[in-house]
Amino acid sequence: MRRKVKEAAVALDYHPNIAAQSLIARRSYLIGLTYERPSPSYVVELQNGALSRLENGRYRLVVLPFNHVTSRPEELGKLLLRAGLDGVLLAPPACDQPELLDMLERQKLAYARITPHRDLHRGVVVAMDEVAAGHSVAAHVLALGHRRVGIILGDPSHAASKGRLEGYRQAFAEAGHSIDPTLVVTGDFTYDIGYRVALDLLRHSPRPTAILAQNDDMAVAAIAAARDLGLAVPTDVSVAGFDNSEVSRTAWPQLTTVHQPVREMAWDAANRLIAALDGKDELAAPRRRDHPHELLVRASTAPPAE
Amino acid sequence: MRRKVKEAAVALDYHPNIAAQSLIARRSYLIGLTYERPSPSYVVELQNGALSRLENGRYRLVVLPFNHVTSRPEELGKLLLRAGLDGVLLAPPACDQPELLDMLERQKLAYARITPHRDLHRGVVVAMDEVAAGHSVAAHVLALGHRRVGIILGDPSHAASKGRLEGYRQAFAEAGHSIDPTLVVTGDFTYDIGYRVALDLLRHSPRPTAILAQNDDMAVAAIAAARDLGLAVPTDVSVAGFDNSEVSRTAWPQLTTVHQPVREMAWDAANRLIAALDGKDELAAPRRRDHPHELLVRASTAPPAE
DNA sequence: CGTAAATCGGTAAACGTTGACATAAATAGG
DNA sequence: CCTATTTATGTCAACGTTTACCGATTTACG
Repeated sequence: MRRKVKEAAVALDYHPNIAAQSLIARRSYLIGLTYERPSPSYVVELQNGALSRLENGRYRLVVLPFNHVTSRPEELGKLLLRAGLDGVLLAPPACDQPELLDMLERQKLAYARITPHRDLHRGVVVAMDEVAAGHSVAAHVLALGHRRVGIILGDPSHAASKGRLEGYRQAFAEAGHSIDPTLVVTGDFTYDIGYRVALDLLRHSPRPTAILAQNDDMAVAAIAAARDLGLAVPTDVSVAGFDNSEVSRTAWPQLTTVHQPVREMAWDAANRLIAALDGKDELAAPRRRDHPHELLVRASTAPPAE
Repeated sequence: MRRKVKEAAVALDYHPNIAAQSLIARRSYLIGLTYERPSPSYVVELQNGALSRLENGRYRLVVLPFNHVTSRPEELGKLLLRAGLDGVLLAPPACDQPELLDMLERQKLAYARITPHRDLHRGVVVAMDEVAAGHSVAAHVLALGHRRVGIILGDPSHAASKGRLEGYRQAFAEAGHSIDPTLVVTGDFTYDIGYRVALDLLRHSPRPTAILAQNDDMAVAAIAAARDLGLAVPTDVSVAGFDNSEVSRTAWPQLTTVHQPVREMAWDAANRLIAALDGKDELAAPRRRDHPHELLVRASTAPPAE
């Protein structure tokens, strides 16, 4: 009986009109993904994680990159509200804009926050322990015997930068040392700026024997800067990154880094967003979930030469 | 009069219901983007190119990656038709599946093809001259004096691999030489496979003095393979890539490569797709457009040592 | 002041579904 | 065979817009 209908549907290749379905269901079955300043590998991981949850479901993923969120959060809010989404995945730094969260809540647009660093009680949160992750990579370098350690921070508008730095600080304190503030420079997570500040760091005298970069792109830049100064990695200087992005494996030498489970977090964020949308809110609990990081020791770190 | 209405709309912060608008306009204002096997940098370029055309317009971008298109083009067709799109941007190898194009035409789903290599008369086409691009990089290496040249092909299901190879062949012929078939190996555009086949190539005796890789990821893998064998680039072996993707600049030494205008092509494809959807078909003409490539000579190529 | 044009206010159909409901027909159980 | 239940068939309102249209009112212009 219903089989016949389905057969007829196939025969006429009838496809239900999605707009009409959306209209009556009061759902668009669209999930947004916002991010800023795309480090390609990060964006693709994020996207693939979310997509792996969405495939074989009704929901579709709309990508909405948006730059300079911190200076104009309301504009992003308008963009998101105009996009007719059912829910949105917020990557840093958008996930840390209270004004934006206010807007979304006022308009009842569901959201999930990926690695936020403030107001952790608000909305659905997936995170990793940035402090512990920072701690583990710094402890590794200290255990190798390094003392003069250069640090390349990420974009200050991303709160992850602070968390990771705090982790470094704790590791230094535990080892009975402290960070040399003259060896701390600020990047913005991009290769180009990373290269520039790494050069500054390596021209410092006495030269640092190790560099902790807050993402892999900047770590790779530091390796290039070292080579351009005639220094070998890890013989003359050790370099560690952060994220375990594709470049960390394709770099030479392969980067010691901390695996950031971006894919898994994006999957989880999408999963719980959908659970909330489909009214299975219980499944979304607990509101906050931490995903484990992992220190990956590869070829770019070694004991100092002297 | 209408000003008052707009003011009231703002005051009540009223946002028109997109589903209802779509229903009546018989438009979803959704553009799809399909691609396969995401080399992160390629995907991001593609996406950003399309997005840069879409922003400030009504259209939104839905990402629909799909693997193994060549073995199941109808499945991708179903996915696209079910997604409720107004139009779709087809990257390789989906853009070269006649069955898929047939389905889309039958269901009247507009499409634009990015760098297709067959049936170039069908639909909207944006392309580059792969043969000429392959020619230019091969000619460069030959002009440096290389004769034993290893070649790492891309995924055979991507027609670009053939076009680029044909360009190499022409350059060799013009120089009065020919490609040594024992020095041609097949990769799949990924780093890992690229690394493996590059090792094979470099263990060949006599060793090639230069390697032409059909994308940058594989070229970077070849550099890593060379270093792992104790060979310096470009002193012992020159390496050239293809695409001018981000890794080509962050690699060390920076890669000689051919700029593939992915961003521009994606912009153009989106532009002409929208022109067709909005009924400004005249603006979409000519149906086919070639974008210029550009040889970028950087640090990874030099004359052979001997 | 009178006519033509522009503006206003209101009603209604249409877009393609879904879901509720009512009625009619088929099937099952005792 | 009769009732109770399941299954089939059909009608209609609703979702939130847009577009067309009609009549009423205002404005512009000679």
